[in-house]
Amino acid sequence: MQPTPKTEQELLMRANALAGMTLGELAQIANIAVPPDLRRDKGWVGQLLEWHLGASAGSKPVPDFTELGIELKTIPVGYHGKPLETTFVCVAPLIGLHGLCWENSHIRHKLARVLWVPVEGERDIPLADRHVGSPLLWSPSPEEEQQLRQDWEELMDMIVLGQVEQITARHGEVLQLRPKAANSKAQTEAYGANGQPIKTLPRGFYLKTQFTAGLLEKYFIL
DNA sequence: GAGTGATCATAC
DNA sequence: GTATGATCACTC
Repeated sequence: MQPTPKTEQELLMRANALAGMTLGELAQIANIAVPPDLRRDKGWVGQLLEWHLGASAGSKPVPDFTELGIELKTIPVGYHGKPLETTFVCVAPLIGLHGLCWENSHIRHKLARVLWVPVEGERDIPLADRHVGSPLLWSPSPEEEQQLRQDWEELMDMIVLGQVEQITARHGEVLQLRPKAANSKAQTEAYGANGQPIKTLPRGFYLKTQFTAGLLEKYFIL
């Protein structure tokens, strides 16, 4: 593991130095084996970048760069720089929502400051040959935060009203709610239609590709 | 082909 | 089960 960057500038310089390199090169430096594909190693790319940038949090529920309050997210992009996948942000709280508002929600804090690192994700590029792109240190603009907040409030309203199971990934313009579990048999507690507790699949918030594509386009001066 | 719902690994 | 890291893969 590389030393933890002490300033935002140091982190950014470190991330910039990785741009243009391949995952194979980075894995060799870190002395990590490159898996044949990501089918059984979905978090591999993210963890490789965490190693190189000196992320300190490990598996703890705090930002990757705790001291800087910055979250690291890798994002798979295609040949045109467009995101190939939605981006998982955090699990959605399904109970104990009394008094919860956007300002003190987990997701807002997660997205307050994010270092996005695009990585080639086309499946026909061998993992070791995929290139890392230029990093983007981002905070939501007032417009972006408003979009996120609006979707969040709609989804949370449904959860409070016991309509979790009626929510699909089609709800929300930029933020969606989808299963986040080991498999479809996982259970967690939530509110039922009459306020009684029910068991349901754990859900997570995901940023839609349209939204992340907008970020990369808007803030990336290529 | 895109998008939604399902899934994988690992630590605690 | 929950937290971390996400992509897979089936259906439309």
